[in-house]
Amino acid sequence: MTYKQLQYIVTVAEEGNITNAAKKLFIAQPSLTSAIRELENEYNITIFARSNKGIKLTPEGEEFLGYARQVLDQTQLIEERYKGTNTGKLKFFVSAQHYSFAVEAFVELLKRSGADKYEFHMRETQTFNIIDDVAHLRSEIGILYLNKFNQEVILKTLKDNNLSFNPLFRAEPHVFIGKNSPLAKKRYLTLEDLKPYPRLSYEQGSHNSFYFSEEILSTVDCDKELVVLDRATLFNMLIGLNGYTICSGVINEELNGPNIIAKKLKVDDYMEIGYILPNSIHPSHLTSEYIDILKKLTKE
Amino acid sequence: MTYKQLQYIVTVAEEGNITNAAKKLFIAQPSLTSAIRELENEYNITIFARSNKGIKLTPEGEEFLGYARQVLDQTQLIEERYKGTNTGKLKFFVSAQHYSFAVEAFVELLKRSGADKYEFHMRETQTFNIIDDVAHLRSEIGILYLNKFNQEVILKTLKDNNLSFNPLFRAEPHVFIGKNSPLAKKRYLTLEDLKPYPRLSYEQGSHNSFYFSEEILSTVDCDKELVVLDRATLFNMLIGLNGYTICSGVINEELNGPNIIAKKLKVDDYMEIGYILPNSIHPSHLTSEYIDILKKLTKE
DNA sequence: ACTTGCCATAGATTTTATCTATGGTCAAGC
DNA sequence: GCTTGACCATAGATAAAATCTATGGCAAGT
Repeated sequence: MTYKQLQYIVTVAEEGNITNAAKKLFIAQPSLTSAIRELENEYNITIFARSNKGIKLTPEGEEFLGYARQVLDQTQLIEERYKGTNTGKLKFFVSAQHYSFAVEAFVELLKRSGADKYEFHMRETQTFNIIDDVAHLRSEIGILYLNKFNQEVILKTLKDNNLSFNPLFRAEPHVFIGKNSPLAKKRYLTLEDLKPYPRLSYEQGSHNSFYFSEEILSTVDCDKELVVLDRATLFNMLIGLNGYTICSGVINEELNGPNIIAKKLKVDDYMEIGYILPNSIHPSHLTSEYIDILKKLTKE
Repeated sequence: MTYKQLQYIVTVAEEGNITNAAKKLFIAQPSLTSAIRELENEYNITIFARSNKGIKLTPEGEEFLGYARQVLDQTQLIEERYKGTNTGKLKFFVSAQHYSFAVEAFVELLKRSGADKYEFHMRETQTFNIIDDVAHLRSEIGILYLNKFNQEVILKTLKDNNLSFNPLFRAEPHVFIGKNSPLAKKRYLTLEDLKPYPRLSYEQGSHNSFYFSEEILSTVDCDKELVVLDRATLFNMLIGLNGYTICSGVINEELNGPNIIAKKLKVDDYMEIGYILPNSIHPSHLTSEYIDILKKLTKE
């Protein structure tokens, strides 16, 4: 079995026709025929039922194709990861919850790299996708938090996916509010204080378990709920609607603007923010440097 | 990039030496040298640092090897799954919780297949491993239950792993007890009845979240707890120690023996027992037949 | 200095992949 | 019922690759 053979059968299955698939693959039709035949002989299976009207997947072939696609997905990751270096293009991918320090570190990494050709992705996304991205090597590192409520579920999910959690820092729960909010005068806030105001939180897609919420205390009842996907939108609503959001309180004025302020929240909980890595893969140079920057930024 | 190249570098990394690796791979040393060189050139990376004392993985190489191992794991699955059919060996793998009906169906499948060369695996294992086995295609099907307590977590885990849950039947919670147990006289049992007796449950390995427990109500307090891995051991203890275990009540006298009886448990809960399959793969003929047998057996 | 254990290079050789040309089959259209 | 067109299969030639043998160079140990 070769990588090429797998690509070939996937293409043929898509086209439903060897002749066209051969054109698409820029090879001659007999080459494709024999490549498929060889694979079928190797495993003694019939992937395609041939007729003069084209080909059709056999049930056996359908099953085989499932395996083939899995292998190709993995293989394509290598191609994507390393083809770039051919052209000198530097690549780096992070998936993170919406933390300004993660963005800040990302920007500094990019500056430090000094590369003139690069492809960097900052994926501020839903908690589950972070785990999934890192597990499937679409991102080399992920950033998320644990607390006593979600810890068990998240750690289990990480373990299932052969990922490790490495703590960066422990944050006291804070509340982000607009600087003109009536709450802005208080030194600290309680859940009681927040009750009359709209609560903002990040949408978690179809993985809507509250274990995967980006905010702690998401199970506490609340009358006014606003759910968004975008950090800027969230900040707009904080200001415009006197809303609030519960978070780690790691705030950077340059990034968040002067209109957002953080207040301590009096509550018996914590957020353990850290990064996740795949156990199976030695972190790349860029990843290590990103971790260093994260540590530097979060020490402050 | 070819799979051969990946195998080569993994072997070389293991041996730490091109000459020996070449022997192990039954190729000449220069062939191996050039295969590695070619891979390195393709992606413009240096996987091994050469010296006259042998080779050493570079950090870059360590990272690459992580990707390579992931791909090879996947390809080996194909080899394992299909090499067998070459020799006419029939293969089938199930992972399941400890249900006698799953074993019964397995035995019937084997009989029906009529194969004289086969390799069948019945993996009665921990809940997490079932999910993991099916997700990584080590088993083609898994069997487990949902209830209102674990449902959210299990379904999420399944979704994360691109698996589907297909219900077989809904079981009333039952209690398995020895036929000589003092509880055997009652028509049905309550949690109160069970209190004085030892509760038996299956060990769930390091994934000790109670969401993954094989028994419902595992969070209910209990003074006497016995944890085992083996079904026969569990049954021995039911009889010898007047213990009990909460389960689906699907009992087969032939398999469990005449010394174990099931009693209805009065409690507001249910067990939805079903099978899980990978979404990406069309079930094999044997898998479909196994599902048919499961359905037949559980209809009764 | 000589041997030993490595890896690298060169050129020959075998194996594999792919090509062109052609044949066979079925069904639609005249 | 013959022709045509859209397929896939086969054969033999050719180009590309993988692998081989033989040999060279380099550093460490004796």
